[in-house]
Amino acid sequence: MSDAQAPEKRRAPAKETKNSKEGDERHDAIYRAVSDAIVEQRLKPGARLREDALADVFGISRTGIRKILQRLSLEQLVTLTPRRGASVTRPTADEAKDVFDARQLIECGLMPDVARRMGEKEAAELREMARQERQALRSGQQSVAIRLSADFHVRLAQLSGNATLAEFVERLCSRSSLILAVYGHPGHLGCESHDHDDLIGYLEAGNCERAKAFMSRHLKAIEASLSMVEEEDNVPDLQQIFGG
Amino acid sequence: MSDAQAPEKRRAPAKETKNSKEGDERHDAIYRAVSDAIVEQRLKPGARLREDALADVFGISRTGIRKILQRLSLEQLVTLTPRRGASVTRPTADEAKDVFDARQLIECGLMPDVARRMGEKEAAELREMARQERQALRSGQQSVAIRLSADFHVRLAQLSGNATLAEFVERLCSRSSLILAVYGHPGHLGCESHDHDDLIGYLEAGNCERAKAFMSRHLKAIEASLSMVEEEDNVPDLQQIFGG
DNA sequence: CTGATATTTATTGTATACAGTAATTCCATT
DNA sequence: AATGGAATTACTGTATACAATAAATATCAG
Repeated sequence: MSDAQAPEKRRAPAKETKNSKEGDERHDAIYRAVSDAIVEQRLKPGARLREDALADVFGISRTGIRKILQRLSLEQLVTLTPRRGASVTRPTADEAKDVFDARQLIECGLMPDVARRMGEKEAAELREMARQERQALRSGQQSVAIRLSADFHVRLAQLSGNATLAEFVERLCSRSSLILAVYGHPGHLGCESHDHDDLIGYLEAGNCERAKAFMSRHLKAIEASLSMVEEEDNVPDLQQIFGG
Repeated sequence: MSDAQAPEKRRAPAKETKNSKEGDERHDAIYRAVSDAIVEQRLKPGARLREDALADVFGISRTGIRKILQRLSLEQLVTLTPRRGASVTRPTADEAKDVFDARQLIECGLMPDVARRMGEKEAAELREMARQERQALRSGQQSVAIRLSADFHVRLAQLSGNATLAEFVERLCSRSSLILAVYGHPGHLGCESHDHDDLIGYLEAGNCERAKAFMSRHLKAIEASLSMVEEEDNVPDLQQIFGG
């Protein structure tokens, strides 16, 4: 099936790089397209990402694709194996633990700053995001819901005013989506439906200690909902199986 | 003056890529060479990094150089301006504040885990690092001392066992070196000579609350030692200078 | 001699060609 | 028939050539 089909060639648009887009925007759009596909689990962990195939799909050369893959690799969304190419990262159980521990530390630690800067406008924006998330969940669009949930956490972190920490949270949330994709139960989404609304309430009231504790429980709940069974199909370890 | 000199050409080694190194290692070595040069302030903030020049120096083509520059850019050690090329990042005052706030949150939050995993071997290793740092400081090698200090903080974070957070700390420490390069006083290094030794003592004793508080003061002291005068040479604002 | 415009130069952005390596397939031999 | 080996194939790694754009310099009018 399907890698290098596309008999109708439309290599033309590559010519008018200057005309159509500034080129940078195009790259960014492609980056986001791939990143979103990974986070929304349309590209599943372990899926190979061949450079030629991606280059064909997006109508740019492998050069640009490689740049994007390298970036995704540094963000640990794809794994770049030396001469084997790129594939969607399959997080290990250890990595999952690290990610959620990191989220505990950073996201909870950010709550005081967030509470301090939370105004009416910010609260309204967050509530709207929470509403969309609930709706996606209700209509069975789990992938979309996961993404919206991640967006919520990231937006929250951005409200702290610390761009550096917000970026860290962004990366942690992307990876969390991957972790959910691998270890989460199909039916059961990480975040409970009304958790985010409750959190907004505490933050708006300036009750940052309460918000902190709630965020902590919230993240613990997500982590606890995972079933951490390591895929051990690699290297069956015949010695142990047959009693060496 | 003087970027593209180097009349004596030794382009030979580029041929034997397969023979000499696995290629990946070579790239990593070059990455580290550039990164170190930035952190040690041999490449000063604002310095332009021309692709051709770097390619000549390291004997690889621009392709590899671009990959390395992109990585450094994602780590915010170099700034990649669309058609102007790469230059060593000059952190703003805001960024500096974000970085030190982030270090407060993460490094202090890591102290309990570090204390728990601190054994004799680990303490000895850290003491050795602290010793080297003190020695570099005494012999006037400020750049080296800055790097060793950053290494110390990173190693400490790694001892927490959380690779993700350790990586964050690594990035924060690199950026801190840049910040010190821009805003630090020439004679006065960030870390006091014996701070790190004291910290090891608290950690070895398992006194994690004390270690946390000490780390917090330590980081505050570094930040306080900076003179946060924004370089405002860009857009001199003649109106204000000459009284409009 | 000053200022604006044109030309040249320097440098990055992108694609493509070629080389090298791992995986697959096919064939021969036991 | 199963295994070992050789040839083919598929894919990534790297360099280089070419295009496009911004900076620098020169030229000319006033």
